[in-house]
Amino acid sequence: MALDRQRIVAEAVTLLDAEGLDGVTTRKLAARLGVQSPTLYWHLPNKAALVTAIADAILDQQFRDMAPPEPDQHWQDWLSGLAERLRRALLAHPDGARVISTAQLSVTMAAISELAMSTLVARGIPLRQARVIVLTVERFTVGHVLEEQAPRPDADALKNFDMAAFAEQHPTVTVAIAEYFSPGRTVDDLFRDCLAVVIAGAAARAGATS
Amino acid sequence: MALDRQRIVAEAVTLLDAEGLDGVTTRKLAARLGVQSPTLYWHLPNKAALVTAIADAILDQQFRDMAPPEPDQHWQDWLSGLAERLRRALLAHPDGARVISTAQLSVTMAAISELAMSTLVARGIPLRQARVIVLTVERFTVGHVLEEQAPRPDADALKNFDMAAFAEQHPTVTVAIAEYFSPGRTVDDLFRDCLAVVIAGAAARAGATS
DNA sequence: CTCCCTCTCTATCGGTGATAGGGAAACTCT
DNA sequence: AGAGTTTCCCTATCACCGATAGAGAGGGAG
Repeated sequence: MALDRQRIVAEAVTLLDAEGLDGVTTRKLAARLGVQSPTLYWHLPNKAALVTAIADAILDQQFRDMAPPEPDQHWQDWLSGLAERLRRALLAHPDGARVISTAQLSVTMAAISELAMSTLVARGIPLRQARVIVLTVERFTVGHVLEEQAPRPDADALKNFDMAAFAEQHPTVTVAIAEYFSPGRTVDDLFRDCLAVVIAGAAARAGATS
Repeated sequence: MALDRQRIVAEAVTLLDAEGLDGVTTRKLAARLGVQSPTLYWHLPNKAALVTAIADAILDQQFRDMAPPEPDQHWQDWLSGLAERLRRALLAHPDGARVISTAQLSVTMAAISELAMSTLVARGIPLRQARVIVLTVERFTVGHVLEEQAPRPDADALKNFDMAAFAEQHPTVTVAIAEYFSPGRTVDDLFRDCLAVVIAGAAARAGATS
């Protein structure tokens, strides 16, 4: 089986799923492909390009069937769905958000922005504001998932962490976190609530020209 | 001059300013401190702890004089100011956003959240919603600055990049980016506009209990 | 005086991204 | 068909990274 860029990237995603972004090294990837690591540099200029390609693959996987909204669908709902889909794309792989935020110039991300912005413009929103809204939604979503995927602090770090003192000094945060674990609530709900804030702001300022 | 944690972190920030996050290695840092690199491991458990300490130092620098709003100040304006300050803190150092998003359990970040959430609660916003709003603002801001600080694609990558085809396939994005460079507009304006969306949403949903 | 604790050292490990340059196979052109 | 060229993978190696083991200097406490 010939080694080409596509096969490299596909295997890199598998490796990402197995070991996380830090586990994606040129040697491990080459070994999985039955090849020596310098070979990869004939197909890719450097590792950054590999990460960008992984980012594109991850996004493409989830946005292959991306479509504009139905005529009777509110753009707010459609945009919410887009953000949820973006989040799912990032959550579908370990360190997915880190991968996307490390990537430079992802063409798939550009395609998503293009569709979202042109959709909003088609609904009568001024271009400048459409850009602001789309950027806000995208960056919030990446920022949010980045935190969702942040590694849980290891037991060693928690050992010398004074939980009582923290609760004392951060009562509101503590209560808020406790509420987070209340029955029936999930991390999806938290994202949904936060996204609702952003979308509500988008709707409120959809016509703004400043 | 004795070597202690505080001096290590201070020098690490200086090194960060000089060479970026990738330049912050235990060897370079030790050299600046006139010491051999393994010595650092007596003061810090590992590099992740160093990065977290740097994050705290960066935030502390900008939030030392953090205060609740004046009684006659709208919480929206105060929260906007907080976000702008957070952004300035991140922009004040190379890779500042990457540092914060890499850090685990920054106590300074927790203090910021505590102040913001308790302030909103004091203004009559339900705790759950205060949490949602603060998280949204924080994560959006980090996500935004992360992108602001993303390395400009190098000339080599641009060489084999078909700009015309990109413009063809992403007309709206292209126009939006062009508008970005219109005279008198700065990256600060873009952030302000995006933040206005988030804050407007926060105001719109301040009373929501769902 | 001796023991112990604090702190820094040397030496070394396994791993990383990346480059130089050799060589086999395949493809192209005459 | 033969020669030349391009494609693709190899070995060998570089400089550098985070981290650990273990020796030893120095000072304070008993």
